[in-house]
Amino acid sequence: MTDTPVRVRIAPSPTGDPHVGTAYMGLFNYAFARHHGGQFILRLDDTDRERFNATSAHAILEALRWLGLQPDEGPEIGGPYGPYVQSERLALYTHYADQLVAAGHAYYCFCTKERLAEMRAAQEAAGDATMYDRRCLTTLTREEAARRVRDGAPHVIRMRMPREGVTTFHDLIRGAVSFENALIDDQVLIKADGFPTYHLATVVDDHLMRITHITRAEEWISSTPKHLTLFRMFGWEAPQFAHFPLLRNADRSKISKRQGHTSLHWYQAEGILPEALLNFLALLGWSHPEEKEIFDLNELIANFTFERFNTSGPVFDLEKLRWLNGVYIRALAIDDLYPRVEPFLIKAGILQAQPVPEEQAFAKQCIALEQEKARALTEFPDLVSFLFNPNFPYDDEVVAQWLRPAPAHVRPALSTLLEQVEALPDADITAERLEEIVRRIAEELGVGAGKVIHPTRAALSGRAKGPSLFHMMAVLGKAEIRYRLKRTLEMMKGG
RNA sequence: GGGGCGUUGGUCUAUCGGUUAGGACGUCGGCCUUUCAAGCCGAAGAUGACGGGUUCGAUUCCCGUACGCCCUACCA
Repeated sequence: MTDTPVRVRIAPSPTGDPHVGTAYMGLFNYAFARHHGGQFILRLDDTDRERFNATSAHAILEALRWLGLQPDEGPEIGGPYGPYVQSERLALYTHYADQLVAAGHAYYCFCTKERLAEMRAAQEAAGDATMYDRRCLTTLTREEAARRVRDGAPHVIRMRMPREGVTTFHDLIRGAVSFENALIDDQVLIKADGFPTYHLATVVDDHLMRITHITRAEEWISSTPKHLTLFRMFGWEAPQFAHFPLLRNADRSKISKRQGHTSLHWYQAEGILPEALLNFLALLGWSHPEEKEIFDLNELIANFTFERFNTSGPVFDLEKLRWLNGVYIRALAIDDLYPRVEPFLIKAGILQAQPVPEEQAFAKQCIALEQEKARALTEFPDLVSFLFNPNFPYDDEVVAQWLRPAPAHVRPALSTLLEQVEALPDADITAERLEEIVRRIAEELGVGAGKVIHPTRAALSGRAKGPSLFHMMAVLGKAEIRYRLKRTLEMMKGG
């Protein structure tokens, strides 16, 4: 290890919704940087003009903020090595590409896409590896090529990959990896539109931005020898490499929109807590030295080492994420939980857009009632909706079981409860007091407590399942209990 | 087709040559209990892909095979 400060980067492409893979890479890069007191940089790789999406760039940054993985340098943030958007660095790439051409490490290529396609087809038919045949390198003199470029002929710049030797590198996660140079294609460095390909841009930027460790997904392993060769051609010291495993779909293919949820917006909309997502992601491919399952970002940072990585690609299991999310929801203080749930309540139409303090206070109590049950924030509206609606719908099954037709003791039980609640001072509307009352009614009617509790729940909520009955009653309050009991008693007559 | 990377219960993982192969999610059962959850207890589920080596001893090291994945684009 050198004593230069650790600098790592993630370089997502702004081509759509912020991707869960970006969060995954971001998490480990962030943790590694923080572990060593280094910098975590965001760079936007927008060199593909076909797939570029203007709103995506900002969304990526927003998503990183949501996760708490704030870059130290990046677009909208700035930093000493900017700009951090590749399309704003075009002059740099052409400068360095020209340098390579001048040194004979790269060359102009005028082959059309059609010719390349034919060439590949022929190679495939012959059972050969599909590689550029170097026609423009072998049949054109450098002077001719330069003249054609000056004349405005469409062209690309290709790197001249050495045909001998082996490129080996030590991957921090996988150990030694080597490739035979002769099998590596002459990669296009500058496209016909003047934009660089990933390969050139990443090498130039990683060098210029003083990146010390290129830590990226496994899918990049095969192109690492190209990058290493570029570093050598430029005479630059290459960073260290670490290739993380790739997130997989259930069928083990690379995680995709088609089979799973790749958009970070989905997780947000689903009510997954960012800290739960981070914890879950940290469990994929990496493991805590004490085999802990639940730990926060700081603990990841403190324990982060490449040695604790697994090398095979983990399947992204939404069920486990949901469990973990439930753990985090339960661990939250109600005052921290409530603000996170409120938007979901508003969206479901349970709360109005700008709830007044009284409404918020009531909503908070409702949330507290069901806190231990939710595995995602989106579940709260269904869980608590009946508490906000005096004219809640009755579940058919529960009505059939307890209310209509009703066992003989139910009507007297509910009527008695109504009377006794009416007589109760507001200060006595507490879970404890209510429980005493309900249990005494059951006793006086000579039935088990459950025989009164269940129909009461049905009478007050229309449901068979719900929060603790007595706590729920206390939250509802006297007037509401009275209204609901009367409504149910009325409903029971109708059958 | 070529190259690279990988392979521990359905899923995520521990093990840095010696364990009854451990834990977590999920599943099933029990307890608790006013329901649902939560919590606690328990169970089922892995001949560690397969075959060879190396070794006193391999899930751990080496080789081969199979399978999966990634790359093989003027996409990243």
